[in-house]
Amino acid sequence: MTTTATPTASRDSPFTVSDVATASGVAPSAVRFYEKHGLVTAVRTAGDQRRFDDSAACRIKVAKVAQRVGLTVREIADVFAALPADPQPEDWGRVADVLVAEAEARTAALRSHLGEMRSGAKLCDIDERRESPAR
Amino acid sequence: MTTTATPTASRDSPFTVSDVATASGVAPSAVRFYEKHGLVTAVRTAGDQRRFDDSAACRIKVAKVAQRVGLTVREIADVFAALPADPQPEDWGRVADVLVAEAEARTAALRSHLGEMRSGAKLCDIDERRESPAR
DNA sequence: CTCCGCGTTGAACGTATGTTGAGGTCAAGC
DNA sequence: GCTTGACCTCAACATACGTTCAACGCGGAG
Repeated sequence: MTTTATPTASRDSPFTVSDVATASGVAPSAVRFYEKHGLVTAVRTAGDQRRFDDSAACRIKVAKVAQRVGLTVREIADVFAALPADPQPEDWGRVADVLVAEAEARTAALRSHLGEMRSGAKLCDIDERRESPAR
Repeated sequence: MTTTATPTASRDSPFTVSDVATASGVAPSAVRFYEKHGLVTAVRTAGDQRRFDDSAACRIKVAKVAQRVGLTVREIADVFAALPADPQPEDWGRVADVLVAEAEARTAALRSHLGEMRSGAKLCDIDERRESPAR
């Protein structure tokens, strides 16, 4: 079993920065940025180049959609932290549940706040009207 | 009816920056920032001070919740542009519909994207695997 | 009249999210 | 061996969203 050192950076993670960038529809600079912030992880080749596995493009695509509902890169990375290496559909399912739940919670807050306004116009006014009685 | 020059900055808009800030729960600097970006409008007193009407705090409260679902200040201001002066509950209702619709559209996009992933694991992989056969 | 407090402006700073460019390395082809 | 292109790092810049600070004005209490 000591046959070779199992070159991790070649068998498991064949994708370069630009591979991932193309596949996920973002710029290479963004891929590096996301790696720096823990949204995706990479191993390094002997020449110090990043190599990503195929879940990287997936993470980034999801992140872009999640950002649209108000999640920060940090928050998304935290959710992704629950993902194992080589995530299966059910792993993605759990992540999906968390992200959608968060999005719906925020939408519910919006709806609730707006609902108050619809029912009572005064709910949004500034209470304290210390308008002088002089005219 | 030409009794006085109807001093707009006193009768319609009695609230100062700090009034609005307190009522809406943001810092005075934020209120000025929002005015600069068209989220709220103000008239000026003779001494060049801002005076807001009572819808200002309302707009800001709504904006803060709308930001949580990923809307930018610009986008929110655009939606608010449909509001008349002294908005009635039904005016707020229309704004609410637009904002909630946008939030739900974004959540739907998230859900849809994640749903694809749950059903087929390969949907998110990088198609082109040009792994050289040489080991 | 002076001082206090609130208002004004503009610039600088700070975080989040990236992009761009300079300067250097590495592997492949002629 | 030299060029070419993709990669590396690090720093500067850019935009959105604010906060903080310095310098100044104005209006009422003593």
